[in-house]
Amino acid sequence: MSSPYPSQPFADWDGTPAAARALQQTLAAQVRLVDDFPPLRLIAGVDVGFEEQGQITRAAVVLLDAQTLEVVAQSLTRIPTSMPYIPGLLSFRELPAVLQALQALPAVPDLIFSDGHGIAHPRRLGIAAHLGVVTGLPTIGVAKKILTGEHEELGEARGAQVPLRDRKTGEVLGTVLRSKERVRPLIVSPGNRVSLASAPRLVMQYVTRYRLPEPTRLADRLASRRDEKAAAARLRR
DNA sequence: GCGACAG
DNA sequence: ATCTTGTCGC
Repeated sequence: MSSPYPSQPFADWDGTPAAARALQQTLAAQVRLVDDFPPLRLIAGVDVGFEEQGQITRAAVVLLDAQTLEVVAQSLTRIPTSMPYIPGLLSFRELPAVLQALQALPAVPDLIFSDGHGIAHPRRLGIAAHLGVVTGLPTIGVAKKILTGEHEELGEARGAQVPLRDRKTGEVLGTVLRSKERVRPLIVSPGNRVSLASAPRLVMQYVTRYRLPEPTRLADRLASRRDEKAAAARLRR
């Protein structure tokens, strides 16, 4: 199969926030909330970090065996940051680097877990949904905080979940999921080609002993240089 | 107008 | 996101 990755994630974008929001509405209409992925063989986790006071965007992708969770490959990309962080426009800041990192992988994943939201977004196009639409691949958003939406109290048990809904319409945007006991819940929402019901189930399928599912947890470590920083701090002491 | 606001 | 040590609790 040919590469599903476009060279750049925003066709005809003039760079303005207003145009970005308009483009999001167009792309959001292309999101498909139905389970449409093959038996999972390879899954990927993507996340982005920054260096040099934010001037360098660093994207990390980890490819895992869906059965053993063994790391099959990793990819890291560093490019100049092109835009500031604006709530609601995260994908425009981070996707360029993410796409480059994905292209560098030796194989195309069957499902991608992305840090950030899928459709649980003001215009239903969080970074996971945006990534899913431009690549055509199945994606799920795994965020640590709510961007939009509200929910009822959540149970304390591992696996407890409650729907995240639009405050005005009641539309279900995702799931507030307690991936582990005594931890703040994760906000899980479909990106593309995954149903609202399956998203949290798939996340729990890859949660081991940490709050975050393995794909996202490992990508997060790479993107934020967890190991390097820990080593540096240790040496200084 | 005011408050909220993924990473 | 990032800047940063130790510390309380499972």
